[in-house]
Amino acid sequence: MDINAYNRLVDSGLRPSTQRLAIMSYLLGHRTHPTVEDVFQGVVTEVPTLSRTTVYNTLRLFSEHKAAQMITIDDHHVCYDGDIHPHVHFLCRECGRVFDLMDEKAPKLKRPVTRDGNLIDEAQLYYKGVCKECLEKEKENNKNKIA
Amino acid sequence: MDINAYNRLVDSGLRPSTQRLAIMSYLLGHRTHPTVEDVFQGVVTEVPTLSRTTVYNTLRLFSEHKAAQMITIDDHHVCYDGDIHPHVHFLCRECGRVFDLMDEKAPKLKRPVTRDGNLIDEAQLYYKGVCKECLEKEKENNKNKIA
DNA sequence: ATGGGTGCAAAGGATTTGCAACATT
DNA sequence: AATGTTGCAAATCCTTTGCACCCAT
Repeated sequence: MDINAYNRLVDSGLRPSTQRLAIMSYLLGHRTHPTVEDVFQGVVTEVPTLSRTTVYNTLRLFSEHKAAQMITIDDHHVCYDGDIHPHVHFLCRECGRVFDLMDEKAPKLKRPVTRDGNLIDEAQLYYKGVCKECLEKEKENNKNKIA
Repeated sequence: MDINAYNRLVDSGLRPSTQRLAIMSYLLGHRTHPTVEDVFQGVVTEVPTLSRTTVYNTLRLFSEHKAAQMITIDDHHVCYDGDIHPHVHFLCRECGRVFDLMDEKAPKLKRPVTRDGNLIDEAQLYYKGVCKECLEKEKENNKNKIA
Protein backbone atom coordinates (compact mmCIF):
# COMPACT_ATOMS: atom_id res chain seq x y z
CA MET A 1 0.00 0.00 0.00
CA ASP A 2 1.45 3.31 -1.18
CA ILE A 3 1.20 5.72 1.70
CA ASN A 4 2.16 8.67 -0.47
CA ALA A 5 -0.60 7.95 -2.94
CA TYR A 6 -3.02 7.50 -0.05
CA ASN A 7 -2.06 10.79 1.52
CA ARG A 8 -2.24 12.67 -1.74
CA LEU A 9 -5.77 11.44 -2.29
CA VAL A 10 -7.00 12.13 1.20
CA ASP A 11 -5.31 15.52 1.31
CA SER A 12 -7.07 16.41 -1.92
CA GLY A 13 -10.43 15.39 -0.52
CA LEU A 14 -10.74 12.25 -2.63
CA ARG A 15 -11.85 8.89 -1.39
CA PRO A 16 -9.01 6.40 -1.73
CA SER A 17 -10.61 3.63 -3.77
CA THR A 18 -8.57 0.76 -5.15
CA GLN A 19 -8.46 2.24 -8.63
CA ARG A 20 -7.63 5.74 -7.48
CA LEU A 21 -4.84 4.49 -5.27
CA ALA A 22 -3.39 2.42 -8.08
CA ILE A 23 -3.59 5.28 -10.56
CA MET A 24 -2.12 7.83 -8.17
CA SER A 25 0.57 5.38 -7.18
CA TYR A 26 1.43 4.92 -10.83
CA LEU A 27 1.65 8.64 -11.37
CA LEU A 28 3.89 9.13 -8.37
CA GLY A 29 6.10 6.23 -9.37
CA HIS A 30 6.45 7.10 -13.04
CA ARG A 31 7.71 10.60 -13.55
CA THR A 32 7.60 10.15 -17.29
CA HIS A 33 4.51 12.25 -18.02
CA PRO A 34 2.36 9.33 -19.04
CA THR A 35 -0.63 9.67 -21.33
CA VAL A 36 -4.02 8.23 -20.41
CA GLU A 37 -3.14 5.14 -22.39
CA ASP A 38 0.20 4.79 -20.61
CA VAL A 39 -1.53 4.94 -17.25
CA PHE A 40 -4.10 2.42 -18.35
CA GLN A 41 -1.48 -0.03 -19.61
CA GLY A 42 0.60 0.43 -16.50
CA VAL A 43 -2.21 -0.06 -14.02
CA VAL A 44 -4.39 -2.66 -15.72
CA THR A 45 -1.85 -5.38 -14.90
CA GLU A 46 -2.41 -4.63 -11.26
CA VAL A 47 -6.14 -3.97 -11.37
CA PRO A 48 -7.26 -6.24 -14.20
CA THR A 49 -10.85 -5.02 -14.22
CA LEU A 50 -9.72 -1.46 -14.80
CA SER A 51 -11.40 0.35 -17.66
CA ARG A 52 -10.16 3.22 -19.76
CA THR A 53 -13.26 5.14 -18.72
CA THR A 54 -12.13 5.05 -15.14
CA VAL A 55 -8.66 6.21 -16.08
CA TYR A 56 -10.09 9.13 -18.03
CA ASN A 57 -12.49 10.06 -15.29
CA THR A 58 -9.98 9.61 -12.52
CA LEU A 59 -7.21 11.63 -14.12
CA ARG A 60 -9.66 14.42 -14.87
CA LEU A 61 -10.81 14.25 -11.27
CA PHE A 62 -7.23 14.44 -10.05
CA SER A 63 -6.46 17.49 -12.10
CA GLU A 64 -9.69 19.20 -11.06
CA HIS A 65 -8.74 18.65 -7.46
CA LYS A 66 -5.16 19.63 -8.15
CA ALA A 67 -4.00 16.21 -7.04
CA ALA A 68 -2.14 15.96 -10.36
CA GLN A 69 -1.44 18.21 -13.31
CA MET A 70 -2.82 17.82 -16.78
CA ILE A 71 -0.25 18.91 -19.32
CA THR A 72 -1.22 19.84 -22.85
CA ILE A 73 1.77 21.15 -24.65
CA ASP A 74 0.79 19.90 -27.99
CA ASP A 75 -2.30 18.96 -29.78
CA HIS A 76 -2.44 15.18 -29.52
CA HIS A 77 -0.20 15.12 -26.58
CA VAL A 78 -2.13 15.25 -23.34
CA CYS A 79 -0.29 13.79 -20.42
CA TYR A 80 -0.33 13.83 -16.66
CA ASP A 81 2.15 14.61 -13.97
CA GLY A 82 1.95 13.62 -10.35
CA ASP A 83 4.35 16.40 -9.48
CA ILE A 84 2.17 19.33 -8.55
CA HIS A 85 4.97 21.78 -7.84
CA PRO A 86 5.46 24.30 -10.61
CA HIS A 87 8.21 23.22 -12.95
CA VAL A 88 9.11 23.65 -16.58
CA HIS A 89 8.37 21.02 -19.19
CA PHE A 90 10.24 20.27 -22.35
CA LEU A 91 8.67 18.42 -25.27
CA CYS A 92 10.90 16.65 -27.76
CA ARG A 93 9.31 16.98 -31.15
CA GLU A 94 11.14 13.89 -32.44
CA CYS A 95 10.30 11.27 -29.84
CA GLY A 96 7.33 12.99 -28.28
CA ARG A 97 8.59 12.56 -24.75
CA VAL A 98 8.11 15.23 -22.13
CA PHE A 99 10.93 15.99 -19.70
CA ASP A 100 11.13 18.08 -16.58
CA LEU A 101 13.58 20.92 -16.62
CA MET A 102 14.29 21.22 -12.94
CA ASP A 103 16.90 23.93 -13.07
CA GLU A 104 14.71 26.30 -15.02
CA LYS A 105 12.92 28.96 -13.06
CA ALA A 106 9.25 28.13 -13.26
CA PRO A 107 6.61 30.81 -13.03
CA LYS A 108 5.43 30.70 -9.43
CA LEU A 109 1.88 31.39 -8.45
CA LYS A 110 1.37 30.44 -4.84
CA ARG A 111 -1.68 32.62 -4.60
CA PRO A 112 -4.03 33.77 -7.32
CA VAL A 113 -3.20 37.24 -8.59
CA THR A 114 -5.20 39.87 -10.41
CA ARG A 115 -3.87 41.38 -13.60
CA ASP A 116 -5.89 43.90 -15.62
CA GLY A 117 -8.94 42.71 -13.73
CA ASN A 118 -8.36 39.08 -14.68
CA LEU A 119 -7.90 36.50 -11.98
CA ILE A 120 -4.89 34.31 -12.67
CA ASP A 121 -4.43 31.17 -10.63
CA GLU A 122 -2.34 28.88 -12.78
CA ALA A 123 0.75 29.23 -14.91
CA GLN A 124 2.53 26.88 -17.24
CA LEU A 125 5.81 27.31 -19.02
CA TYR A 126 7.08 24.85 -21.53
CA TYR A 127 9.76 24.54 -24.14
CA LYS A 128 9.88 22.59 -27.35
CA GLY A 129 12.78 21.28 -29.30
CA VAL A 130 14.80 18.12 -29.79
CA CYS A 131 16.14 16.15 -26.87
CA LYS A 132 19.73 15.07 -26.33
CA GLU A 133 19.13 11.47 -27.35
CA CYS A 134 17.36 12.38 -30.56
CA LEU A 135 20.09 14.86 -31.43
CA GLU A 136 22.66 12.11 -31.01
CA LYS A 137 20.64 9.75 -33.18
CA GLU A 138 20.53 12.41 -35.86
CA LYS A 139 24.29 12.81 -35.66
CA GLU A 140 24.72 9.06 -36.04
CA ASN A 141 22.54 9.05 -39.13
CA ASN A 142 24.49 11.88 -40.68
CA LYS A 143 27.78 10.13 -40.03
CA ASN A 144 26.48 6.99 -41.69
CA LYS A 145 25.38 8.96 -44.70
CA ILE A 146 28.84 10.44 -45.14
CA ALA A 147 30.65 7.18 -44.55
CA MET B 1 -5.73 41.67 -51.68
CA ASP B 2 -4.07 41.55 -48.28
CA ILE B 3 -0.44 42.41 -48.82
CA ASN B 4 0.48 41.41 -45.27
CA ALA B 5 -1.00 37.96 -45.68
CA TYR B 6 0.72 37.66 -49.02
CA ASN B 7 4.08 38.60 -47.60
CA ARG B 8 3.75 36.33 -44.61
CA LEU B 9 3.09 33.38 -46.90
CA VAL B 10 5.87 34.12 -49.32
CA ASP B 11 8.33 34.88 -46.54
CA SER B 12 7.48 31.51 -45.01
CA GLY B 13 8.08 29.74 -48.28
CA LEU B 14 4.43 28.96 -48.93
CA ARG B 15 2.67 29.39 -52.22
CA PRO B 16 -0.03 32.05 -51.88
CA SER B 17 -3.08 30.21 -53.08
CA THR B 18 -6.54 31.74 -52.75
CA GLN B 19 -7.40 29.63 -49.72
CA ARG B 20 -4.11 30.23 -47.96
CA LEU B 21 -4.34 33.95 -48.53
CA ALA B 22 -7.88 34.04 -47.20
CA ILE B 23 -6.99 31.98 -44.14
CA MET B 24 -3.85 33.96 -43.35
CA SER B 25 -5.72 37.17 -43.89
CA TYR B 26 -8.36 36.02 -41.45
CA LEU B 27 -5.74 35.14 -38.86
CA LEU B 28 -4.03 38.49 -39.21
CA GLY B 29 -7.32 40.34 -39.04
CA HIS B 30 -8.81 38.48 -36.08
CA ARG B 31 -6.57 38.50 -33.08
CA THR B 32 -9.07 36.48 -31.11
CA HIS B 33 -7.23 33.15 -31.16
CA PRO B 34 -9.76 31.44 -33.40
CA THR B 35 -10.26 27.69 -33.45
CA VAL B 36 -10.27 25.71 -36.66
CA GLU B 37 -14.03 26.01 -36.75
CA ASP B 38 -13.88 29.76 -36.20
CA VAL B 39 -11.52 30.13 -39.11
CA PHE B 40 -13.68 27.94 -41.29
CA GLN B 41 -16.83 29.91 -40.48
CA GLY B 42 -15.05 33.18 -40.99
CA VAL B 43 -13.49 32.34 -44.32
CA VAL B 44 -16.15 30.18 -45.96
CA THR B 45 -18.31 33.23 -46.65
CA GLU B 46 -15.49 34.59 -48.76
CA VAL B 47 -14.35 31.34 -50.33
CA PRO B 48 -17.60 29.39 -50.50
CA THR B 49 -15.99 26.18 -51.74
CA LEU B 50 -13.70 26.06 -48.72
CA SER B 51 -13.60 22.78 -46.86
CA ARG B 52 -12.77 22.08 -43.28
CA THR B 53 -10.08 19.70 -44.47
CA THR B 54 -8.28 22.56 -46.13
CA VAL B 55 -8.52 24.68 -43.01
CA TYR B 56 -7.06 21.88 -40.91
CA ASN B 57 -4.29 21.18 -43.37
CA THR B 58 -3.52 24.81 -43.97
CA LEU B 59 -3.34 25.80 -40.32
CA ARG B 60 -1.10 22.84 -39.63
CA LEU B 61 1.07 23.87 -42.55
CA PHE B 62 1.25 27.42 -41.23
CA SER B 63 2.37 26.31 -37.81
CA GLU B 64 4.92 23.89 -39.25
CA HIS B 65 6.38 26.74 -41.25
CA LYS B 66 6.12 29.10 -38.32
CA ALA B 67 3.81 31.33 -40.30
CA ALA B 68 1.36 31.11 -37.38
CA GLN B 69 1.32 29.63 -33.90
CA MET B 70 -0.73 26.72 -32.77
CA ILE B 71 -1.79 27.20 -29.17
CA THR B 72 -2.87 24.28 -27.05
CA ILE B 73 -3.38 25.46 -23.53
CA ASP B 74 -6.09 23.07 -22.74
CA ASP B 75 -7.26 19.78 -23.92
CA HIS B 76 -10.15 20.52 -26.28
CA HIS B 77 -8.99 24.00 -26.89
CA VAL B 78 -6.68 24.19 -29.85
CA CYS B 79 -6.50 27.58 -31.46
CA TYR B 80 -4.31 29.59 -33.75
CA ASP B 81 -2.58 32.91 -33.58
CA GLY B 82 -1.27 34.92 -36.49
CA ASP B 83 1.01 36.80 -34.11
CA ILE B 84 4.31 34.97 -34.22
CA HIS B 85 6.11 37.18 -31.73
CA PRO B 86 6.48 35.57 -28.32
CA HIS B 87 3.75 36.73 -25.98
CA VAL B 88 1.88 35.36 -23.03
CA HIS B 89 -1.59 33.84 -23.32
CA PHE B 90 -4.34 33.74 -20.77
CA LEU B 91 -7.18 31.24 -20.90
CA CYS B 92 -10.43 32.01 -19.14
CA ARG B 93 -11.80 28.79 -17.78
CA GLU B 94 -15.35 30.18 -17.72
CA CYS B 95 -15.84 31.48 -21.25
CA GLY B 96 -13.00 29.58 -22.88
CA ARG B 97 -11.57 32.64 -24.58
CA VAL B 98 -7.84 33.16 -24.93
CA PHE B 99 -6.39 36.62 -24.42
CA ASP B 100 -2.98 38.08 -25.04
CA LEU B 101 -1.20 39.48 -22.03
CA MET B 102 0.98 42.02 -23.74
CA ASP B 103 2.56 43.54 -20.65
CA GLU B 104 3.79 40.23 -19.33
CA LYS B 105 7.37 39.38 -20.03
CA ALA B 106 7.32 36.48 -22.43
CA PRO B 107 10.12 33.97 -22.50
CA LYS B 108 12.29 35.07 -25.39
CA LEU B 109 14.07 32.63 -27.60
CA LYS B 110 15.39 34.45 -30.62
CA ARG B 111 17.89 31.70 -31.31
CA PRO B 112 17.71 28.06 -30.33
CA VAL B 113 19.66 27.32 -27.16
CA THR B 114 21.14 24.16 -25.75
CA ARG B 115 20.29 23.12 -22.20
CA ASP B 116 21.62 19.86 -20.74
CA GLY B 117 22.28 18.71 -24.28
CA ASN B 118 18.71 19.37 -25.38
CA LEU B 119 18.06 21.79 -28.20
CA ILE B 120 15.33 24.26 -27.28
CA ASP B 121 13.85 26.39 -30.02
CA GLU B 122 10.41 27.31 -28.79
CA ALA B 123 8.91 28.53 -25.55
CA GLN B 124 5.34 29.09 -24.45
CA LEU B 125 4.05 30.63 -21.29
CA TYR B 126 0.41 30.74 -20.43
CA TYR B 127 -1.84 31.51 -17.53
CA LYS B 128 -5.23 30.21 -16.62
CA GLY B 129 -7.95 31.74 -14.54
CA VAL B 130 -11.13 33.73 -14.88
CA CYS B 131 -11.31 36.84 -17.03
CA LYS B 132 -12.56 40.24 -15.99
CA GLU B 133 -15.90 39.92 -17.73
CA CYS B 134 -16.67 36.54 -16.24
CA LEU B 135 -15.70 37.77 -12.79
CA GLU B 136 -18.14 40.62 -13.19
CA LYS B 137 -20.88 38.29 -14.33
CA GLU B 138 -20.26 36.17 -11.26
CA LYS B 139 -20.53 39.25 -9.05
CA GLU B 140 -23.83 40.16 -10.70
CA ASN B 141 -25.19 36.70 -10.08
CA ASN B 142 -24.19 36.82 -6.45
CA LYS B 143 -25.84 40.21 -5.99
CA ASN B 144 -29.06 38.88 -7.48
CA LYS B 145 -28.99 35.94 -5.13
CA ILE B 146 -28.74 38.18 -2.10
CA ALA B 147 -31.32 40.69 -3.35
C1' DA C 1 -30.51 1.62 1.87
C1' DT C 2 -27.90 5.37 0.21
C1' DG C 3 -24.43 7.62 -2.16
C1' DG C 4 -20.36 7.29 -4.48
C1' DG C 5 -17.40 4.61 -7.69
C1' DT C 6 -16.72 1.63 -11.62
C1' DG C 7 -17.01 -0.13 -16.27
C1' DC C 8 -19.44 -1.51 -20.43
C1' DA C 9 -21.26 -0.08 -24.69
C1' DA C 10 -22.49 3.57 -27.32
C1' DA C 11 -22.34 8.27 -28.77
C1' DG C 12 -19.97 12.28 -29.91
C1' DG C 13 -16.29 15.19 -31.75
C1' DA C 14 -12.25 16.43 -33.71
C1' DT C 15 -8.76 15.44 -36.92
C1' DT C 16 -6.55 12.81 -40.55
C1' DT C 17 -6.28 10.09 -44.81
C1' DG C 18 -7.15 8.32 -49.53
C1' DC C 19 -8.20 9.74 -53.60
C1' DA C 20 -10.01 12.14 -57.51
C1' DA C 21 -10.58 16.68 -59.47
C1' DC C 22 -8.53 20.99 -60.21
C1' DA C 23 -5.31 24.80 -60.77
C1' DT C 24 -0.80 26.62 -61.87
C1' DT C 25 3.70 26.50 -63.75
C1' DA D 1 2.76 17.41 -68.78
C1' DA D 2 4.03 17.76 -64.05
C1' DT D 3 3.54 19.25 -59.65
C1' DG D 4 1.18 21.15 -55.95
C1' DT D 5 -3.46 22.20 -53.93
C1' DT D 6 -8.10 21.39 -52.79
C1' DG D 7 -12.19 19.06 -51.04
C1' DC D 8 -15.30 15.17 -50.52
C1' DA D 9 -16.21 11.02 -48.08
C1' DA D 10 -14.72 7.82 -45.06
C1' DA D 11 -11.90 6.23 -41.50
C1' DT D 12 -9.72 6.81 -37.20
C1' DC D 13 -8.86 8.18 -32.82
C1' DC D 14 -9.74 10.23 -28.47
C1' DT D 15 -12.88 11.32 -25.01
C1' DT D 16 -17.31 11.62 -22.77
C1' DT D 17 -21.94 9.98 -21.50
C1' DG D 18 -25.81 7.01 -20.08
C1' DC D 19 -26.77 3.57 -17.44
C1' DA D 20 -26.58 -0.55 -14.68
C1' DC D 21 -23.98 -2.83 -11.27
C1' DC D 22 -21.24 -2.91 -7.20
C1' DC D 23 -19.03 -1.56 -3.06
C1' DA D 24 -18.68 0.78 1.28
C1' DT D 25 -20.72 3.27 4.75
